[in-house]
This record gives sequence, C-alpha cells and structure tokens, in this order.
Amino acid sequence: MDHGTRAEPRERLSRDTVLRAAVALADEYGIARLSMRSLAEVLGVVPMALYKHVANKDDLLDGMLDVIVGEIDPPVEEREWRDVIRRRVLSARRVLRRHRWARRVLETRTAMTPGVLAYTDSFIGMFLERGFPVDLTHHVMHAIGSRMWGFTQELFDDPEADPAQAAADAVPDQAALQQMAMRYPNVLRVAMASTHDDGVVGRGCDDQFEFEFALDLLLDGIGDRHARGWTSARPGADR
Amino acid sequence: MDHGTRAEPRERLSRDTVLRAAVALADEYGIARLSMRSLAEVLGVVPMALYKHVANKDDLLDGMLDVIVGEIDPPVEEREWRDVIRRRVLSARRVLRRHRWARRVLETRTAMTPGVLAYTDSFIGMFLERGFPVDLTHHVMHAIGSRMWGFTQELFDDPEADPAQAAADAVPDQAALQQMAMRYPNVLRVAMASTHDDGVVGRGCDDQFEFEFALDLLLDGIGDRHARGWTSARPGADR
DNA sequence: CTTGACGAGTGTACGCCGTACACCTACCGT
DNA sequence: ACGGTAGGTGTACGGCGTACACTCGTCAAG
Repeated sequence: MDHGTRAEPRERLSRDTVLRAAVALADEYGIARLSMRSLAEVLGVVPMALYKHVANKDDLLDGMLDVIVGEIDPPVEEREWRDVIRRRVLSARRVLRRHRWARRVLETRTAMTPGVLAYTDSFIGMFLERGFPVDLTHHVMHAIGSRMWGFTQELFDDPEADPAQAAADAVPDQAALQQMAMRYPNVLRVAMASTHDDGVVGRGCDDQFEFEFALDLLLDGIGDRHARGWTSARPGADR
Repeated sequence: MDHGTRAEPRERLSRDTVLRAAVALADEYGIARLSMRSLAEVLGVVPMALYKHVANKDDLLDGMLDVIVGEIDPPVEEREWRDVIRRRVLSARRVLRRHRWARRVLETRTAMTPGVLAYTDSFIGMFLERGFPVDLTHHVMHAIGSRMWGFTQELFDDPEADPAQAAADAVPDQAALQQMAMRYPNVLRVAMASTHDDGVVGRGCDDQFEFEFALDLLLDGIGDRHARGWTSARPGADR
C-alpha cells in the first residue's frame, strides 16, 4: 500500500496554497487568530516552512489581499458609466463582507501588489473609456476610494506615513517605470496628470484638495436630499 | 537635599498622564512602536504599573482615541448647516493628521467610549438642530462616517464582527440605557428611529441600504461634475 | 502615636508571537 | 551516479501582553 500515489504523499506547498489557506483561516477565526504558527499547523507543516513561500507576515497579508481582489467581478459590458461603476463597487463590497478581516488589513497596508494595481487600472479604465477626463477621474478615484474601496486609497500619497521607511520606495527606477507603463497604463496616465510640471511621477497630488473634493460631493448630495424632503421609503413592517 | 519637594519625587501616574504619554509616543514613533513596555519606560516605571490605570492594551488604545477626539473643535455658531458640518469635519481631519496612527486604530476598534459618544451626539445634534429629520440624519451619519470620520462608523452595526465576542455586549441593561438617554439624547433618537417596530434599540439598521445611500450620494455628485465639464482649476505653476 | 487597610508601583514568570540561521533530504537534470 | 537546489525541519532569540503575588508609602481611625 505504498506504491504509486501514497495515502498522504505530503502535498507540496506553494505560495498560492499558503495564501488561500491563510484567507480561509482568517475568514473562519478572524485575523487576530491568524499567526504564522497557526497557519503552519492547518497546513500540517512547521512554521518556518512558510517562509519558503512568503517573505514574511506582511508579505503574507499583501498576498491575501491580492487573492481576494481577484474575487471582485470584472466590469460588466454597459454603456452607462454609472451602472458600470455602481456594480463594480457593490461587487467589491460583497468581497469585503465575505472577508471581514480585509478592511482592517487594507487600512494597515499600502498594497501596490500586482493584483491591486491591475484592479485599480481596470477601475480607472471604466471612467476613462467612458469619456471622463483624466483630471476628474483622478479626483473621483480619491473620492470613491475610501468607504467604497473602489481601490486602495493611499496609492500615490503620504510619502512619510511611517516616519522611518520614507526613503524605502523613493525613486522608482526607469525599468520599473516602463513595466508600469505597459501593464497599468491607466494608473500611469492618472498619476502623470497629477503632476504639475515635468514628466516625473512625483508628489503632485494635493491631499487636502482631494479631501475637500470628496467632502463637497457628499455635502452636495446631502443638501439635495434635504431640500427635496427625501425620506427613506423602506416598507413598514417586515424585512 | 531630601526635604520638602525632593529633586525627583517620583510623580504619581494617573490614567490621564498615561494616556497622554501614549499619544505622544505614538505620534513620535508610530503606533507599531507603542508597547506597554516602551510606554512604561518613557514614564520611568515598570510595565505592570500601567495596569493600575488602564485595564489592558485595548483599553489604552480606546483611551488614546478618547483623548484626541477631545481635540476636535466644537461646532461653530452658524446658521448654515453646511458650513457647520464642513468646518467640523475639517477639524476632525486636522486631528487625524496630527495623529497619524489614529485612523488605523479607529478601524480596529468599535469605540463607544464616553468621549466618542459625546462627539457623536454633538455631531448628530448639528443636523437635528438645523431641521434635518431624524431619518435622514441617520443615513447621513453613515454616509459621512467613513472617510470623513464625522464619527466612528460602526456605532450601531455589525453584531458579530468578531465571531467570538458577539454576545459580549448583548443587551444593554435598563440602567445603562437610561444613562445613555440623558447623556446622549441625539444618539438615542437616531438609534431609536432605525428600529422598525417597538422601542428596543435593536438591530434595525440595514447595512446594505446605508452603503448604497452613500454610494449614490457620491455617484450623483460625480455625475454632476462630469455633466458640467468640471475641472480642477488649480493654478498652474507654484504651490 | 500606633495601626492597619489600601492603592500605587514592583518582580517574576508564562505563553504567545515573528523569524534568523543552520541543517536535512528528496528530487532533478546532467 | 551525482551534485545542486528547492522545500521542509529544529532550535533558538528577543519582544510582546499580562497573571499573580509582593512591597511599601500614605493616611484615617483608634
């Protein structure tokens, strides 16, 4: 009974199986109970084995986000920008509700992982392809970013969120930039537009402006509802 | 040289000094570097000494938020609801930027601490006192809550964010409820209104509805800016 | 002035955590 | 047949939150 496929031939791990197991574990017991040790245990492996597939715990968390961002539905075919955006955001929300820990983790991280970038790029594309100017798209992304998790919010800003590691990602080298340009053209266009002079990707994005833009969007809407005597017409009794 | 007030008579700690030291420490070195041990050290005290003033680290974090929520300016005297709200939100934002760790911590916590409740109550009051119906106010609070930190967002919802401790805060006893009613009347009015039948504070708040309400607010605004050919008229060169 | 209770600060210890580093070993292409 | 290498192991370290038992200074009552 130990020829061919053995009873339990100790399946090899892969980055993907590790990440998926981590997501499942966090889904079931909450992010607080996800440790390298507990994860290793459910995988039937010693903790240090995981480090052959993820660089460290932060990398694990980034990877987990990358996995779930892949669960967001692709944009529907639709001429109306509003419907397209709305559906996508609601799909993202569904994902975040399926993985309750994700919001928390997102807040901690400035992801920039391939999956997140791809999603962001696609999201920006939904606007650009439907005639939104780059300029407006940029602000809109900021405005939608936070609650709605249209994307990951801190993509371009906050050079020194953590006082120490400021210089870490300092200047992206030319090669990396070219990679970006090819893979994430929409991200790049928007990033470029937020610069006021030459072509450098630099810090052209005014945080305070973005904030007030989003705030005024909301205040306009609120004023409108108020003026129209809006009321939530939810049925009385059940549900 | 050891009579009357000694050179360093070992000032007694208090909850307040502990909390303020924690805020200062987090401000300077980031929340990751704030440990019970490091905090004890800057206070010239052994780690366990802190536990005479805070119940545990979570309590410490809640306390820290309570301290900084006190830094938000009170509402200005102003007839226009929009200006009042706008200023308050911008003040809150200023506080959050002064204490970069706070956003992160807020996300982790369902505060409900006295200071946060007081702020929330006052915030709700700004709407109610200016003629907003309770119903609309409720939704607006949800809509503003997240990015803007008009308030703390998860105040009434998510019964089982953490699978384990669901039953912890289960039914608030009558006495606590009466306390609430007196100290935070506005919070109570809004909470009551979100119930569909009898007078219990229960879980009457439809998360999905709130989300879509806020989303549509934003989408309306975005559509409006787009239709009007809006563009960010930021000056070209300097600043 | 004595005493005894009490609350602030101490010391030790435990069980978690992330992960560095050296090691083993099964598999692969040559 | 063999050497390299990628995947899994074992041990160990320093840091974390905090339980629990303690000392000691203060102060009110006797």
